[in-house]
Amino acid sequence: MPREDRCQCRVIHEERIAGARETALDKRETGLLAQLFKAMADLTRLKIIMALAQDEMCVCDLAAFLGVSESAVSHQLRMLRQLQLVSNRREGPVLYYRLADHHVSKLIEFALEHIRE
Amino acid sequence: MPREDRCQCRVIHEERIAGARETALDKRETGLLAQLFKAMADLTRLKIIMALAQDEMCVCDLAAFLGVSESAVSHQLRMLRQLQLVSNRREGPVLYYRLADHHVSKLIEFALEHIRE
DNA sequence: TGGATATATGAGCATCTGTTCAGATGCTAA
DNA sequence: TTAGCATCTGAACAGATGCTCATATATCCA
Repeated sequence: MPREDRCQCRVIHEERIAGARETALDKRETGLLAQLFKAMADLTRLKIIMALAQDEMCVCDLAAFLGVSESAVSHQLRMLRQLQLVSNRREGPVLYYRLADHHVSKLIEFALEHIRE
Repeated sequence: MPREDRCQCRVIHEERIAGARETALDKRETGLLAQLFKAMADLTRLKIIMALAQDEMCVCDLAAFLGVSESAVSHQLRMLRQLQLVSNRREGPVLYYRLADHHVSKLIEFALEHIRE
């Protein structure tokens, strides 16, 4: 990539840019990271995850707890399912959702410590 | 909140909803959490944070490293500054940005472990 | 099988978000 | 003070996102 494609400024610290490039994660992992954070960046999804960290819940329970429509919950659960953050178990017509992995709730706890400083 | 305002379904586990309500964080903390995750949910910002975790960098360096305009970088840095995730130091006309707190990069490392499983 | 319940899904829509562009600000040196 | 560079900022626009509504699917039971 020729210099003029990158930046017109005079003050560039080439070595820092090179350093950043070296330590940077590959595109795939960076994308996955962003996806994971995006999953928790929405209030509805964040609350779903935190609720499921306590106990499994059905769509209806979650909708009641969050005060949103079941359709909205279902749409968000779909995204969380696709990211394999939650899984479900069927009992008759009812689907019970739970966290697929408690790594995520640890991540939230960790972030919470940052907020509380 | 009367029952009919919440959910029309017959199958509700009142005690789970109550349990979720009890353990739920207050509105302010939940909002801050979502904001923090949102800050890391965008590829540009995530890369900025990861780059600054290595070394401080000026806007120009970051723009060159990321391959985006300086204006775009500046806008994103503004958001990260408002969330107090980054701070800067002036040296003449150049502003050097760095992480305000390495908690954030630890958070990324932690999330990375989840991704690598 | 038919009807009721729980959930899923797709389309449509309003809002949010990230970028670009133009212009403003701040610092330095001549 | 003026010119030049680095950065910031606001407006505008395109694309992403989350919700709603209508409909589809799945399970159970009469």
